[in-house]
Amino acid sequence: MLIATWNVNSIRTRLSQIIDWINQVNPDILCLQETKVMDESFPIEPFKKIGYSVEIYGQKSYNGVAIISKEKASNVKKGFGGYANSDQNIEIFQDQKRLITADFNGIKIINVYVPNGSSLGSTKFEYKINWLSCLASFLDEEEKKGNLICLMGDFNVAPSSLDIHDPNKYEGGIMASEIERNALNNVLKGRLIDSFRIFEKDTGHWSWWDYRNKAYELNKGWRIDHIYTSKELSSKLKSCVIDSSPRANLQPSDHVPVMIDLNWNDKNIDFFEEEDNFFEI
DNA sequence: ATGGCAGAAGCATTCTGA
Repeated sequence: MLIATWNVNSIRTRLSQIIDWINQVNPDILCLQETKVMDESFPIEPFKKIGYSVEIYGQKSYNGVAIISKEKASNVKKGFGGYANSDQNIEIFQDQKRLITADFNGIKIINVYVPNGSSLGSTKFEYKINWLSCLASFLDEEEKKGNLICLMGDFNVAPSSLDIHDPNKYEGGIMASEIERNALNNVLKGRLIDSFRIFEKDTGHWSWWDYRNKAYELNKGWRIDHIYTSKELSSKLKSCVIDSSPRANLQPSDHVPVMIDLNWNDKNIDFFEEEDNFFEI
């Protein structure tokens, strides 16, 4: 089972590239971020034509997330809803469309576009930290329900200095500060594992290159797009790869897809459902 | 400190991203 995430930086500008990539890779589930379009203008038909179902949560110009999948999603939810931290003002998180979740074959897919945060100490930075705090509360609720979780998207955080092309220059700054990493770790709480790091321990693997300063040509990238799986799912991982090839396209997104291959199918589900308890297997 | 590039809105230029 192939599950991927890709910040496409405008679904409309990137449409043909995304369709090409799907045809080439054949993922079961593709989570998109920064679709940058209102729901009524989202190009659903091209995905239907190649046999995919589409769930969208968008807004004008900014943000926007979507789930493209072979199997139709069930239990689709958009935004934090009632799950957010009670001590947070949920209203300020309703306007920005950054989270969509759905269930597939017993797995809860959580697709997020974490705020960038601009710079340390800014209002946007505070928003980013609060947003991550809400996400932590959201996951606490999901964990209580016993869901198998696959949390993925653009996190706008490099988990360690290995995930930055020039840590000396960028460590401690935006996307690489202790505050952001603590906020991210509070979401993960050790219960969710960075799929990529199960297979690759070294530096030099990037999911985003700035459009400016020839960052891609000079391979000056960051690893800020992640797929986190709950421990039960981690044991079923066959691979996690960053497909950097679309960054070489004409008019590319500044991000590339990250994808896991999971040893998971309907057979697992039947088996689990018969047992009626996932965790005693 | 600023700008470098890209997309959306909308038609000149501003806002946002990371």
